[in-house]
Amino acid sequence: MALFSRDDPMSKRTTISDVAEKAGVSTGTVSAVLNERPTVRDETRERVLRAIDDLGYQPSASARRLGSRGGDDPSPPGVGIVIKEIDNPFYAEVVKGASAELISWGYVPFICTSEGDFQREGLAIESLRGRDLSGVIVAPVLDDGADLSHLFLLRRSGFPFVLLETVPGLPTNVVSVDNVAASQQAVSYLIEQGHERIVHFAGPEYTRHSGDRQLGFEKAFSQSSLRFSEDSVVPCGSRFEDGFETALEFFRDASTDRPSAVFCFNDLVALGVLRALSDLGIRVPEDVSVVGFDDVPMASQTLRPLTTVRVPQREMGAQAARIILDQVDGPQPDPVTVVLEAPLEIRATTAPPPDWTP
Amino acid sequence: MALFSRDDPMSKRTTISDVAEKAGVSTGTVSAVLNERPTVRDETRERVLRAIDDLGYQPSASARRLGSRGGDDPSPPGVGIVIKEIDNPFYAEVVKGASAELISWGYVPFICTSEGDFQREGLAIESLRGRDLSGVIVAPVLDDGADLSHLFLLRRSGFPFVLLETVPGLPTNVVSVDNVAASQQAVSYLIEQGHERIVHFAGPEYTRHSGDRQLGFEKAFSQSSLRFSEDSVVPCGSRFEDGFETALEFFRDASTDRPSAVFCFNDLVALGVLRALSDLGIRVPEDVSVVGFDDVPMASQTLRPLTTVRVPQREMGAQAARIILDQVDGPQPDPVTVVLEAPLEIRATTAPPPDWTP
DNA sequence: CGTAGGGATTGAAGCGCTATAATAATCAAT
DNA sequence: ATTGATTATTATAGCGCTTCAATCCCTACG
Repeated sequence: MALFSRDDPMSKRTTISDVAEKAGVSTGTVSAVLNERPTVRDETRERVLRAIDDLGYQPSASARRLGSRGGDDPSPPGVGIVIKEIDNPFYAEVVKGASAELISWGYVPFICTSEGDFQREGLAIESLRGRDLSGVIVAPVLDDGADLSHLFLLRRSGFPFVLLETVPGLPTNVVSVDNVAASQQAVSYLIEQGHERIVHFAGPEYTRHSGDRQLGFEKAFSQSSLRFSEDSVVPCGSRFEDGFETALEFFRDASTDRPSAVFCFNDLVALGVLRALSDLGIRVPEDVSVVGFDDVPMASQTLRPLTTVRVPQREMGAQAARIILDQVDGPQPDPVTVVLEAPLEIRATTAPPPDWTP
Repeated sequence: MALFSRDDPMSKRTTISDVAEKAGVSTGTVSAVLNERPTVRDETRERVLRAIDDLGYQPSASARRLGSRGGDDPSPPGVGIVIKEIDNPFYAEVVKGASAELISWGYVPFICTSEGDFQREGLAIESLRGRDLSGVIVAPVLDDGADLSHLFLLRRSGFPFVLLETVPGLPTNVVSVDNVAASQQAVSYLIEQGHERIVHFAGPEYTRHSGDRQLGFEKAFSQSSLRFSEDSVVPCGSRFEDGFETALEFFRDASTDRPSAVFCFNDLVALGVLRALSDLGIRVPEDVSVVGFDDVPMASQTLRPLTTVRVPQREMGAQAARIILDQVDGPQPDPVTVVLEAPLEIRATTAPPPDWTP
């Protein structure tokens, strides 16, 4: 436990009985004061309050929850949300969607971040579970070599939870979009526009997320007259800086056989690419088209609104929340899988290739 | 409590004794299995695990915490962080700073959002306190007419907490920057550059935050030969869209007596202004200079890096965390106030006014 | 003056777990 | 077999609170 309140370093925690003794009342009365029950005489309440103050008494949250059997909880029920990065607008939107739903049902969302570290993810889940929550929504870290055992453990434990990305071999509740279909649609659009040399700034291949997007990329090619070539896949991190740096390097070198379109596996990368192209004096969409993925708010706020795949982030959060909420009073034995639509949002960063004639 | 697990709707919660009975062992053994104590024979462990599984048993987090007196906690200690908006990059940075510090000491950060609603802020704090945390860091909602009683209550209760903005009349731990001095410095810089007509896209006047920035704005004028006029203050919301819309309207009307510089009370607004000016065909910084406040990461990633006041967001979070941590084993009777430096970061959105000659 | 009625207070029985002394079972070595 | 040394399990006493029947203390009324 964290709080040892008082002066004497060896002292036990100040308890309700200490307060009761000091105030000259019983523990029941102190409890009544604590819970603002109206049956306490003003004079008594005063005395108790003063004792609490003098002793610097802090009621134990755990004891309160444990003691209050069935009745009103000392604090509202909650649901945990574990996201990867606090500064990722994608997760911010998901959290917003989930929060709105949870709040409307009287639940409080508690957010933890894993910062892309599966150990921290495990720790976060454990900490959340240790705090009497009704369930937890997790955007799992699926890095190379990530140890996923805590998720399997969670599944085994029967604790209600929902994943925002499919974990191979783990049958559980998942809310996601059809990444393959969505990216295929986006790339097909580029092909229809007349683009022939298209590169994919791809994310880490080991996550289902970006793996699926790569799959869609290839599928779009196989459905066209174009042939997919391995060197059209450019590995890239997932952040703005990654997109920026990768693009800077890529387009500086590829000045001859420059592609006419870039499909980015997420918006942050696309925004980074946009910035790099601008620095290099390459015009968008006249010289190069850029497509993103996610449709984070910023994508439409930028000077040149980004053509991107609109992932219904809020809706994902809301659905995930609903799945948790459903489990609260009636455990769902079977895993629920929700796959949402992710349509292409055509905006200002795509156009036919420069050499194109209808 | 949230979890009544089983089939019979009237049933009590499944407890450790149910498991013990079913497995034909004592509760102590079940507890040993739960806590992965090595003293359990494999065969016994198996049996207990099966019983847990069959019953869908969920250990009560509160009971575990309460029972484990002094010894190892069933889950790590935590600190709450209440921010206003999850999608605000400023808070994201603060959270990062606080998290890094907390994690390094073995604490887990729990984030709640108030979405600018003081009632939700109160609820969040209450919920956090009800979950055995060591303290809480709060970015308080200081809206017009906001009821701050929960903060005063918190102060009275002696629960460790830190504020990220000064609350009038509440002597407690605060970590912030000198907003007056910082904004004065920024505006003085504009004046030195030769700007004479400068407007302030100001935030809500009732928050200390933006009130102080307004104060600094006025001070910069009074220290120069220029005279401050009321109509140089343009009320504005605090989000990107607010800056965008306000600027769009303002600069469309003010085409004649157009100001040569805009001082925005935060970066998000400044970014919105940048976007609006671009849409209106007004060049930055040739026609109009723009200055922001905060230095959120995006400010330096934009196509034209923003001149802004660098608020040490991470450092603020880290300091706040440290104040909480300090209270854990030795309560600090006196409120601690930390005021950090916020220097002006000159980048690409400021220049002398168009008609300026040295 | 006795007593019914009602509000204020008490005190002990939980809540579901962990910790630990005490006991039982196991096994190697006499 | 008997002993002692381990190792596994049990039983029980808390942890700090809430709850609620029982009690107490008034005042009001017959």
